[in-house]
Amino acid sequence: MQQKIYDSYLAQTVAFEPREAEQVGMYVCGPTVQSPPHIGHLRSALVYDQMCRWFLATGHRVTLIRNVTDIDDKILANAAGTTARWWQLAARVERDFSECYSAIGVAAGAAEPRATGHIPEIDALIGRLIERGYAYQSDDGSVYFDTVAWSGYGELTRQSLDAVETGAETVPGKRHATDFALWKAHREGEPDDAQWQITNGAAGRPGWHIECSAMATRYLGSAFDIHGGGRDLRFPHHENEHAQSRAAGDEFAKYWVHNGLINVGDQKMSKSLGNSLFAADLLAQTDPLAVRYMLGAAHYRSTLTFSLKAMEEASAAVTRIVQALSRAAILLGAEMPPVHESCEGLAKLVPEAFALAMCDDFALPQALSCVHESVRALNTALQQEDVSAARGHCANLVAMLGVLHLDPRHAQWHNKNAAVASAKSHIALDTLVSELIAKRNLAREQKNWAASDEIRDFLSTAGITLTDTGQGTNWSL
RNA sequence: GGUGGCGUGGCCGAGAGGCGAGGCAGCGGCCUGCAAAGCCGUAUACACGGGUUCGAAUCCCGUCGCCACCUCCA
Repeated sequence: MQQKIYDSYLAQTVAFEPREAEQVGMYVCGPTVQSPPHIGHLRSALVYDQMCRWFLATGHRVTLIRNVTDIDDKILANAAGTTARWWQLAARVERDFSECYSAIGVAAGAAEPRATGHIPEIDALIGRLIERGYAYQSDDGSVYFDTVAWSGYGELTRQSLDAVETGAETVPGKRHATDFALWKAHREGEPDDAQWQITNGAAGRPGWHIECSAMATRYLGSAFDIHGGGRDLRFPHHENEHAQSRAAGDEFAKYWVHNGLINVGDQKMSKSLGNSLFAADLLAQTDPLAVRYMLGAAHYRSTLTFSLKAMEEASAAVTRIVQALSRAAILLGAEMPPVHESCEGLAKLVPEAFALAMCDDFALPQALSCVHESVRALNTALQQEDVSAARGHCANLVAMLGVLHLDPRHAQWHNKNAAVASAKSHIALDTLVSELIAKRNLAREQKNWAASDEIRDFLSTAGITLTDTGQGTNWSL
């Protein structure tokens, strides 16, 4: 089955052929750690997590690099006037990001390199660009990329230099308005510890863009497979990254991938609009598994509109999966397929329609429809107490959930600190509720509906739902 | 203005020339003492106007509307 992927550079869906068979090198633009993560950052990380998981499932080895830009105008600005140093702010925000990523089960990268840790690589890259005539030093010791000298400028986003020039800002020292800073000389008022010395320029700090070129090639080589990031990064960030790396003589990314953004209402969610929904706030009040489902349910390239209704629908879908699995566990007992801890090889266990969907540019909505169909088939088998059919559907379902990392039984979705305490209270609660269920069933046998309904209503008030099945009565919170 | 994208049933959301993905909500039924859960059934859907075709939501032309990027953003 041929994997297909939409390449933003060619603006079309193409066959995905990794440079080395069965190996995928993937660089994803991570955050500039200037303020806490919002749900857009979560979605972005999740999208590439899903891709990596499918690559693993189909027998690839994946090297994912997600960078951290930890030096930048905004970081300095946000730290100024607070008690925190700029690097303290960056470190704190970086931890916030990591916590939120792992809360929704986004796997860590093979490396998560920081810009400040790669000044030598940045220095070397700037040196190569100057040497080749595509970069120049200005009077103050800043270094700019020469967008006129490099004829390929604009090719990633299919824009002419003239068009770009319209919005470009003129800065003293730049030869052309479209040129951009590779290196920013230290200026008065900036923290003394926000500067490094480089070979071909004044003491200063890296401009935005250069760190990604330097780090991508540092970890993945001068040519690698996939470069990902949010659609808003296409220009100028990725255009500039692509230009400087190509100009330096690197082949750089073979495929460019861009994920869609999140709207709140009908408006784009963004820092400047101030309508950001922060990840920590959502995660504090919502099941992280449902958050993962919700953010992953739309196709990765489409705009995802966040709403409470969408969140509720995701929760309903997750609940349906949880219930089907727990009923299956009762019927199948020891034959219940275990949680897949790893994605490796799962493509072989998954229904063909699911695999086709994933191979078709990671068509998650269609893949999820396979999940739902599987849940329904499983429920039917359970109702008919058809063990053999249930086993088959359950195996399919669990394999798909393994790929998507949505198996509710996975330890990821259970708070380990609370688990011990909750195990004890669960036993206590089960003892009490079971006693009431027994009383209710006695009343039901005597057709004393008033008494039995009273018990059910009482439990309902306490947030406990009873479900009568052929095998007896279950309870859930 | 340049570049890219979108407009699908009550809502969300796939599909991209020929049996109406899937979800949520609704309606009818099965099951149930009743409910819940589950199952089954259930939709004159593809912005508008032309055209191509045996056949168009899907291709072509035009119109209208919406959005993103071009300034910091995932």
